[in-house]
Amino acid sequence: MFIYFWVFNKNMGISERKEREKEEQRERILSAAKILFLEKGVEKTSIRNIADQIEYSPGSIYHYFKDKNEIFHALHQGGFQQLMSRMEVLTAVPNPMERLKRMGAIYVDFALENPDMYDLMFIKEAPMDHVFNSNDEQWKEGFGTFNFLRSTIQECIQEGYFRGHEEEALSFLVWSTVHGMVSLHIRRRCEVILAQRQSTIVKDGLHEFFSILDRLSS
Amino acid sequence: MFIYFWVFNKNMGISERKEREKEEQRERILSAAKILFLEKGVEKTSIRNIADQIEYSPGSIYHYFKDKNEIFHALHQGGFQQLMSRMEVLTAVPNPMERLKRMGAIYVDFALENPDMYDLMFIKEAPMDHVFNSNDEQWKEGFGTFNFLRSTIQECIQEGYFRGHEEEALSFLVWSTVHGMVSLHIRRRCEVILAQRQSTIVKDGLHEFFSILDRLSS
DNA sequence: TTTTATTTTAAACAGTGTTCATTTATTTTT
DNA sequence: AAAAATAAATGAACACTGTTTAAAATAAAA
Repeated sequence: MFIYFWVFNKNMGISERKEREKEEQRERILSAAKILFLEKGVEKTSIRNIADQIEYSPGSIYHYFKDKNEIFHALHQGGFQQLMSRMEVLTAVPNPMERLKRMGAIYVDFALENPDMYDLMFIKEAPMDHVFNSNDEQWKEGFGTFNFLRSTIQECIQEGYFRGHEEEALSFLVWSTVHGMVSLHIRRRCEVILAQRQSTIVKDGLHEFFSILDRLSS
Repeated sequence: MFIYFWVFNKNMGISERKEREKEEQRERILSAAKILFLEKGVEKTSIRNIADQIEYSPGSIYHYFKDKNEIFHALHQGGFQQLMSRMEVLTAVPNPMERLKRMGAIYVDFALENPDMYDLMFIKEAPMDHVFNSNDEQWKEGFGTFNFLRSTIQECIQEGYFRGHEEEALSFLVWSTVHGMVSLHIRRRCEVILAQRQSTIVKDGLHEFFSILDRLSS
């Protein structure tokens, strides 16, 4: 009886360590992939590149991830956690219209500070196939940040703003507006057209948006 | 003297035919590439795929185009001509605010009817490298459609709309709004979030946008 | 007809994602 | 401690990619 218990303990200790080591290796692959993905882009980063970076064999990576897309996807999820945590400060802003504006600013800041991660999350086409085939809670729960936007706009409507507007479509419009600005910037569609002010155009556009919101309030 | 003239004529006739045939072959490559690019995407279409489609050798394509990017770019330019020609009807709309709204509708329609071409023009990252290195008049002239938007908004301001707004940043904001909606749709970021109305959400969003414009007018 | 120029081709190069039999290392059982 | 079982890591192989290039085929000119 005593011996069985000891064996049981021993097994558990080892399997726990094993699992920990496996998790560490997974993390090592992920952080190498992140560096390379954000540096050279997803398409131009090969499994061999990632393997080289951590002095590993290409084949071994397939022990930790089903395919290249799964690596992409893991990073994708991390990005949403980052963005969500930035939004947390907004719970302290009681006025919904003020909250809406600050939300836009946080969103734009996140995109401008992490353009490659934003690209990964909202522009690239690769991840979405995976999202549909997997049980990605981040999306299945409905992209928490978007729901937060919706509830904020709902509150705005309740307080008398946006009279006559439909909440869902308006939320989509607001999301589209900020997404449009940052994605045109990230995918370099402003550089030729607005060359002389490409560094400020997104923030300037955002302020035009804010002043439109102010106008709608009064 | 007569002979020289005949020889001259003969040469010209042949070189003209040659040039015509070369142009035809170029066009054949281009239309095969267009079908495949829009069907499977640029990245997943190989030079060999294009060559197979027109019963040609992969290497020969490099006699007509420097590289894969140049094929992409040729199609890219064609897309702008399409969009611009759609915009021509707007010259018959005298009221600038009405023109602005119709412009948005044409832009969105074009994007929804030609999602892959739109993707090529405004979302994909591949072409921009080429735009900077080449003398792409389409962009060097400043993307005619955007200038048309700017002048329309300028007229709106002159007629008293958008008081207190800055023309350039506002134009960027308006462009971003329509681009944001169609690009979120094309890159399938609405499907999970707004599953039950994904077929109408872009048009609904556009109407919300119109009603905001109406509100700003009064 | 011979020379010259052009077009086309297939093979080759260095790279890709992914699979898999084999080797290596570790853990468990005897 | 030795043997068996399990797990992890590997490198070669497969079928693909974009691109280059020497050779072959074709057409034009002399």
